[in-house]
Amino acid sequence: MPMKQTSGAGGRWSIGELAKACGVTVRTLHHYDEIGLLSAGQRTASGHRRYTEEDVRRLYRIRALQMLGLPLADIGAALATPADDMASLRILLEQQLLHMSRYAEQVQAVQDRLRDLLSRIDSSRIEGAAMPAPEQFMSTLEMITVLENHFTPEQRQELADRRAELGSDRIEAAKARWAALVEEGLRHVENGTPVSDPSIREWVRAWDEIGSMFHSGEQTKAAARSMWQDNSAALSADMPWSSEQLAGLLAYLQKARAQP
Amino acid sequence: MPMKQTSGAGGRWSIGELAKACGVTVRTLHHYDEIGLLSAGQRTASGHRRYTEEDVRRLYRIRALQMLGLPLADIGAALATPADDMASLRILLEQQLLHMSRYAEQVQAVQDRLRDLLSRIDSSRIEGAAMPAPEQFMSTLEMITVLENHFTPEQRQELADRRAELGSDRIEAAKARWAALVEEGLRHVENGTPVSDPSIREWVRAWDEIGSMFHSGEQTKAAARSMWQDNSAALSADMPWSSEQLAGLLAYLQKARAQP
DNA sequence: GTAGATCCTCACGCCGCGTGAGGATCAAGG
DNA sequence: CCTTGATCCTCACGCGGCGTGAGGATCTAC
Repeated sequence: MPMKQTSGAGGRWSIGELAKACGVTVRTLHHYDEIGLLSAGQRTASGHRRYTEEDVRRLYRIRALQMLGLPLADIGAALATPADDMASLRILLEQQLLHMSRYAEQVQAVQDRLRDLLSRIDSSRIEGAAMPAPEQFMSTLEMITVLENHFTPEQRQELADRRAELGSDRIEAAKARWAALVEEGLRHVENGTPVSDPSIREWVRAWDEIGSMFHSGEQTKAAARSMWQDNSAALSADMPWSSEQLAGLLAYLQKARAQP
Repeated sequence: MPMKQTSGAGGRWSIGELAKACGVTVRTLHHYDEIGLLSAGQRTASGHRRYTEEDVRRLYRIRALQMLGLPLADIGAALATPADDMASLRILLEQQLLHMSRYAEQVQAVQDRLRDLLSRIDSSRIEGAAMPAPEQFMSTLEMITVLENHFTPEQRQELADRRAELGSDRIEAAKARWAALVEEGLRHVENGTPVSDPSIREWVRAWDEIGSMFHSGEQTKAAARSMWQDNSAALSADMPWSSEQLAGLLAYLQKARAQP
């Protein structure tokens, strides 16, 4: 059985040796070669890659920067700088830190939502529920999308940490207004009020007004937004409306909004 | 100029209407159709898609589950269940929460590293430095990869929060042992000691022994691991060795490890 | 000389769409 | 009825960072 290692004198490395030593795959090194990020300093007569010590050092730097979350293109650019240009590298890392911070907040928000949903599933199971639980849950799912689309179009992750500051009275007031609006909408749906009807125009205006609360002002804006953001699921959980009804309302709402 | 909205009776939707109303692009709906996640319930004679209310509800559910971080394949599977199967959906969401938690910890670890590096760059700039700063920084980069490869091959994200518990005396002890080993290695490099030399075998054994500290035991394992994890950069910052020397050491180390 | 390991170069696949290309179809105004 | 502009259709390539073969050449050790 043949052994794997020789590479006698000169300190040069085959691609497999380098890969095993550095903890990457051969395919990865091929890829780096393809995109021009790291090519072997030399080749044998038959075309096999021979990596020099300089290549090894470059590979180590590449992997380190990759562990910091930088995309390969940026790594190439960073290692192409005169190497004594600390300032540009510092800027790059700062931008990366910013990116990761933003991303971490988004992940945090999704985690919160998931936890919220799970706790709701459990509690509804315990209660036994006057309404079939799956229906209620599906309604909740649908309402999540609606609320996301209509109330928080921009960056809502900025205010994900403000949730505890909200008074429950304001939440109750919003609940009431929301509930009244939805019930009125459902009545229109049941009665088959045509979309062109003036009362619908008024209803849509009221609906948008609630939304507009979150587009004006400065601090109230943030507070109101996070209120809706954080309690949207809680609000929908209290709704006594069936998924069928909601589907009708959704369709209705879309049509009404699309009208001039 | 023609208007955009008609869709007269029946409550059916063209693809553009649905897209605008739900906040997705037409291409996205095409994609959902391609992968069989959401196809329009009907088509016109000429082949244009007509979405029914049932389709709309399905789309809302899809988007909601997507906001929770689920991949489209899982969403398709989840919505294919009898829809009154809350248990399986609960399991799915729990798994998702687990995934996101693990991922969030990884992101957190990368952020810590980035902050650490940035502070080091700033401090070295202020000090003026006896060694050229870029060289030192590049050494640090290279050492990050080495430490990652040799000391924490498995899941180190589990213990990212234990950092403050470590006594500084143990850190100092580790620093001393580490420094001694590296210096000895550098001496071998300078003297050109052949890799096959018995002393090198002994040196590699000692090197691996430090690594093995982190693969045995139970609590010591976690503590020692996080110690190396969190202080690896700090250790390398104190090293008075040049990048050139390190490159040689790295190459040397790789060869010695690859030897039988 | 031969076996088995390692090397080479294509080239497609993943995921969730973006971004055209090139052509058919729709609704409304003249 | 015809035009006009918006909207619709179906391909099909692109992204990032490789994984995973296919099919063949080359290495090393016995």
